[in-house]
Amino acid sequence: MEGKEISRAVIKRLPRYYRYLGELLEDGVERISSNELSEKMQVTASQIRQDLNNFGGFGQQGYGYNVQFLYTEIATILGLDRVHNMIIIGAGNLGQALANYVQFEKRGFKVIGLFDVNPVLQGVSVRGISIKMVDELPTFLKDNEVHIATLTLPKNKAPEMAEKLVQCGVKAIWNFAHTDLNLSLPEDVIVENVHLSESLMRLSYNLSNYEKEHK
Amino acid sequence: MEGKEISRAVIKRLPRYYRYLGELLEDGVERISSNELSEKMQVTASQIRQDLNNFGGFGQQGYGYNVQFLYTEIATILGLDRVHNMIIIGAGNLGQALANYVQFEKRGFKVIGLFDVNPVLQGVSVRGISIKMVDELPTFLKDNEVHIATLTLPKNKAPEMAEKLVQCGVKAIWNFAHTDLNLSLPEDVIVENVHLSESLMRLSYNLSNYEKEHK
DNA sequence: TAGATTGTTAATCGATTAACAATC
DNA sequence: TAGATTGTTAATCGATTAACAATC
Repeated sequence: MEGKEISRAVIKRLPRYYRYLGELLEDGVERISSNELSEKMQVTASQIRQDLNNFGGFGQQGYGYNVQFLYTEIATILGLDRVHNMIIIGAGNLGQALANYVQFEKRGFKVIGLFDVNPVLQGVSVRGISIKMVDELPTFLKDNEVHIATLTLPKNKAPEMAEKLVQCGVKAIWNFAHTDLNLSLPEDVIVENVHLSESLMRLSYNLSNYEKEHK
Repeated sequence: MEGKEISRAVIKRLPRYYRYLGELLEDGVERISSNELSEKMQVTASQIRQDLNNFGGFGQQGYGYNVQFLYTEIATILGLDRVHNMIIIGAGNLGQALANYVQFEKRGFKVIGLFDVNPVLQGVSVRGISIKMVDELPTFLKDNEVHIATLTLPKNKAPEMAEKLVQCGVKAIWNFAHTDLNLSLPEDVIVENVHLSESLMRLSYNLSNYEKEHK
């Protein structure tokens, strides 16, 4: 049941297309050519056409792309056409920040649970969800359909927690801990690692490099 | 004063090497071959050697790499051998989460200011730093050397703020707003965009795709 | 010295860009 | 129909991997 296997580079760009199309939609733009879009996004028109054609012929010769149509199509490709139930494990600053982020819910990512080990946090409510203790997790996972587990906990606790979650049937993990969970979990578990400190180090590299090059 | 221009792909991998070397160091490992490291990190040994050789010959034939030495060298390359003064603009959940993140300070990223427009937050203290109002920014930037400005504010306010910061001499921006600031700013301003929602969408894509392939 | 492993060159692979025929 | 712009094939470019001589 395999498709042609879309390259990672293409998938990485998809959400960006989606964002720009959303903005165009807000601005009431009805259609756009790969050329116009390429100027806005600072990528080549060729790349846009190639990327989109991995998924189908969404455009029309002599016309371009219908913004609304393309927007909806990409949403479907990205799986944004349905609700993803999400839990967050680690209700510290970052966990709460993510739980509070309204925009996610607009895209179909619905936070249905918040967990921590710190008893002080027990029962504390964030956006109407009261923080539960981690030992309630197995029961919770049995009673609720959870599509995505977000890990915002210390690096040393993340691998063990991830394993536990996978044992309870969780199939996708959004990982903010500074460790590569994908290497320790079964291959069929989807892991998206967000390593903020690595992002900051890249910034630091570019900054140092810039300064070096300018005496 | 240009070097050979290191490719973006290499720079992207550098912080990950750094992280693994740090772990090896903690485990008391003294030396490692590209082959051993490649197994740990799940990349090819060839790539490791190629990557490192962009910056110099850090290894020794017949021996491998000295972990401590390589760790320190990469730190220098990444610019982690000095202190970066950082301010955070937008003291909401995410801004506070970043301000509270101790690990950053260990790597030399020192939060020296926290700003917001919301008067309710004025004077509230986060890790010993009291939140200031955004209109105090110009003065603050005159009185303090700020290397990095972190933007954790709504997308619609980010471009204007970024421009203002650049006018006040800020050279590097760590941007969490859902917009590509690099496209609207002078080329020599360093921008590192962190688009969390795009990361989540990639996860969603992989999840949907996985489910599709398994009937 | 023999063995191990790097640094580096050459070969391969994949991704991006260019070009253009197809077609709205 | 003529003009515009896609979809797609072919050419180019860059990044990854393989191979091996240099050397510790």
